[in-house]
Amino acid sequence: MKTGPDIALVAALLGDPARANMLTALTAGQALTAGELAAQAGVTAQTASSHLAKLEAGGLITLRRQGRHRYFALSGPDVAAVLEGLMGLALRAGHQRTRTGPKEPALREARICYDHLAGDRGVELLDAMIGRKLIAEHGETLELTPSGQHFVRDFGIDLARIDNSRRPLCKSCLDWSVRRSHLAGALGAALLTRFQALGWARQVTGTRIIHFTPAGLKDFRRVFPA
Amino acid sequence: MKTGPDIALVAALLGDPARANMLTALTAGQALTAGELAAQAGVTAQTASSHLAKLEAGGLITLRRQGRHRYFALSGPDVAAVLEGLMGLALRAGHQRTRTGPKEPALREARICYDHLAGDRGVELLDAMIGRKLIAEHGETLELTPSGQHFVRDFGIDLARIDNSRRPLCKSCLDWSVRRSHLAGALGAALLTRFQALGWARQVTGTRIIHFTPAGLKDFRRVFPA
DNA sequence: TGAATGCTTCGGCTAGCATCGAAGTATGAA
DNA sequence: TTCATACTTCGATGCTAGCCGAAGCATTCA
Repeated sequence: MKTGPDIALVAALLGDPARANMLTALTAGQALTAGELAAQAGVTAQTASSHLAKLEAGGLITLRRQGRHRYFALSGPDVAAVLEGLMGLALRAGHQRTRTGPKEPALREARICYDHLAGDRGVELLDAMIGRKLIAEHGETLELTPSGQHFVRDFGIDLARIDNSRRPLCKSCLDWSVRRSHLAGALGAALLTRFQALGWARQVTGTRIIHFTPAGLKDFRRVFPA
Repeated sequence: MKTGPDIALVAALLGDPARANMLTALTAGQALTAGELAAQAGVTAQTASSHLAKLEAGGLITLRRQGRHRYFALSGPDVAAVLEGLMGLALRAGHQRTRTGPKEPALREARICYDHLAGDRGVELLDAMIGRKLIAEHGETLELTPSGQHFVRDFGIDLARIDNSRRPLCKSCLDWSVRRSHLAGALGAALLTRFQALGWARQVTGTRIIHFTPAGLKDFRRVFPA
């Protein structure tokens, strides 16, 4: 009768709380073991195993065996994009997982979104780059200006290496906590990596939180003023 | 424990086949009655009513009463975007609703995607506009060039009216049937409207199919050559 | 070789939910 | 008023899927 991809099959995979928790945990970008994911989802190992098998069969995650561990990761940025989109819809409808209290303000301040910076810091970053005319904004589309290209290179990023990939260089991504755009794409990922290499920030292990050191935050605000 | 929007709640709404069919039908952009949606989903009126109440409570659709009819529509472009994203994931994983046979080639040729043109014609449209340098492509971001602005105005579109809206003018949207980008955003919507006003194409009632008349297709290819 | 760890498979239980028949409400037409 | 249409609510049913205990592989370490 109908043709086209079967949405319901995929959406049903995302529709179970345990699986949604696992996928959300994987949104942090790094691969996690089956045991870690079971803990994140709050279920036993057996249950988690069943869920992970379904997610893999559904093509949403990939498996890499390493010794007696099994590491799982999202199968691509498109999966993360759909997850973020769903967060936006859920937020708009007012579905919070817990009372909206400031339970985890650190997450709202700065977090990793698959592989780039999100939260207050992520929005500030994009705002500052637009303010310094390093990035030009046309509606929702973003473009690295010539002076932006100079800046990125001076900042220690090998622009040629990340630009020739198939991935778009600049992409705007709606931030569900701030409800404004932050910088995604290859450049967004490269910048976050660079921040970590410079010692400005590090990911709090086991969470999506990006913690800026006081000195690092000072440098960040110097380079990317509000 | 966890914070953030509750993905699972929303995803579960999309995870039921009947509801997914309804939402897919609404992706055509126009509001449909409860009865029409029940037929689309292949369930009885009672069942459909229950589903529609859940979708409305979940904030995915909106209701407008008109006489003894109840018209439902997607609550926004963001819902359509998530649906298209899910189609991409489903397609990548190889989940087809039916055997991938050429059951509905018309849908692959040209269909409406919320409010803009998708399918073969949609991809050709964007390719031609890039080829004629009416639109500049920077990675995944799109920009209307100065000559593109002239063209659009000459084509009979009030650019000022659609550009000052909050909606991005040009946006690329991954086409699930062709696996290439087509033109979305305010301009994409305006172009499709114009095609219909010119009599080049019309939407087959009750479907997402956009049917081009022979003469209309000829004009289309003249203005937007491959 | 034996023990411990990490994960999967199997079986049975249970809860939730989609589904439909039947009855009820609201709007419009005769 | 009466009938028809469009839709909702109620109640009952049946199926699916998540869940965990127990047991079974596989890998690593002693």
